[in-house]
Amino acid sequence: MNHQLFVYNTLTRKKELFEPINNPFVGMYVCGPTVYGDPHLGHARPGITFDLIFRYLVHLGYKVRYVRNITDVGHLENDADEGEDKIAKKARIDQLEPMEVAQYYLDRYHFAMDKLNVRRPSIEPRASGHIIEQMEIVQKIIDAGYGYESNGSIYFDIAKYNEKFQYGKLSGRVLDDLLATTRELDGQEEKHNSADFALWKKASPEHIMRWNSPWSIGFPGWHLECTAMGNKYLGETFDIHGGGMDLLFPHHESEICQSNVAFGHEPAKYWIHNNMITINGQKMGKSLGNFITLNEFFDGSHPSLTQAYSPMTIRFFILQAHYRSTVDFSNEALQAAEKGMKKLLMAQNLIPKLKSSAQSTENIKELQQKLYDALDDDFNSPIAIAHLFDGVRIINSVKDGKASLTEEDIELLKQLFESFVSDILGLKSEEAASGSDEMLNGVIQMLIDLRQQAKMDKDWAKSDKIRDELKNINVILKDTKEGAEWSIGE
RNA sequence: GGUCCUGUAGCCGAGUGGUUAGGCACCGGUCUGCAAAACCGUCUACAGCGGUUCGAAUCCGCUCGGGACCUCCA
Repeated sequence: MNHQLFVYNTLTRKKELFEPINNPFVGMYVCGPTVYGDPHLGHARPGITFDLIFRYLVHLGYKVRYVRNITDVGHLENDADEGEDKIAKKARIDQLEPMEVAQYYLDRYHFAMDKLNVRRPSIEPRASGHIIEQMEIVQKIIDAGYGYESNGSIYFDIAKYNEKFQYGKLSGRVLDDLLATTRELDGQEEKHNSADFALWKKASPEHIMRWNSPWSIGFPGWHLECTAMGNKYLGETFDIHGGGMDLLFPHHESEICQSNVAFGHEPAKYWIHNNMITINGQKMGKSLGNFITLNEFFDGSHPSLTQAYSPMTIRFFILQAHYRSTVDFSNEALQAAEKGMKKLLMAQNLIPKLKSSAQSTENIKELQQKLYDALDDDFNSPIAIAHLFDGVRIINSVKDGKASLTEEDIELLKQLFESFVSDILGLKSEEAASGSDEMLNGVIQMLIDLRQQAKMDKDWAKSDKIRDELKNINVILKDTKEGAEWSIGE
């Protein structure tokens, strides 16, 4: 099949034909989590967005190296604990080693992402393991004349950069505007210019995470890790750089500055940014304190949740919106997603049971084309899902004998659902597969047989009792023309 | 204040200058001992006001509302 994949490039604000720099190899770098807190719904968005992109690129046959970093050092705080490293702060409070805290939350992040069926990246480098590489880039920037020292810290000279390069091209900022609107920050007096950002920060005495360097004992600046690790694992220019829209400025803008100066060109060809998840119309985030952790979704323990939502429900909910739109969380929306997803997965399970006919009344090839067209258009998962529901209607109609498919078409349909539902969208049935446990299967089949006998005797009280009792232990019976079917409920 | 995004039916959410998005909910029907599921059908839309156009929900302008970024944040 001939594909023309178009991706929206934040750099140009346009959808562009995707052409890897070194076809068929694709390098993708995505900004990963800062591991100092439990993963929340906001983390699920980029996790799932770039998982979809990763999976689709692999499906199309590209050899993808997907790098997603772990930030376990280096982000500065700007509240009461000025200049203090977040990991270090948490460590002091908890009386733990900083790396112990990072490991704890990294494990929890992995656990949540695994539940969401987010594939692990090819490489997951940690900032703390790449201090040397970051220092080398600082030195390069200093050597090139764009870094200056001030009281043991090194800053990037934006004004000088803007003479030769275009500062703000990714985020659409204009330097003069920025200078007029930048707020008062700690350490401002050390900078030549309020827009300058730190490349190396001298550690204050109580700062725990610190490394020796030619300039001072300290730690690398906020934006350096991605430049260092992207370069190390994907080369000086790679295909895709991704992350949340909130990272666009100043983080990604600064990465472009660093790469231009240190390597002579920009880091990435395509910049892809996912939008935010909102709750009651407001961004869900750590700093706003309105976030719900993923574990709270999974067990329904957060007060604003009316029930627990399975990881696959969360995944489907996120995929039902386009990645560049905000998506507003609500119980109603999640419940709708839950039902819709079950319908989709139930239909998929029916495909092998369909009976073929000599003629097809439905056009499966057209469905196939529509599915690829949807994802080729900037990974439009909501459109793809809408078309999959057309497939659901076809499957159910064929099962009811109201439509027919040839054996060939059934096979194609099966293959399409496997590719799109399972492999690309990454949706999978969460119920214990009915029939996988031989003993359970036998016991329930016996009950179904007993109920069938009761039904033949028109003993409705007994047959309903069996159905109700089974429902109480989460076994759902459905009567069909071929007899009763059973499945495990939620 | 600056930069940018956005406003679609009860809810969530696509999309497009002229033709059904889709899901959930609701209502009617078919099927069923009853359920459930499924299928068929119906019903609620494009914030407001102007403009461009043969034609705009889709393009432009203004007004009103919501949001993001400008500070660590996915």
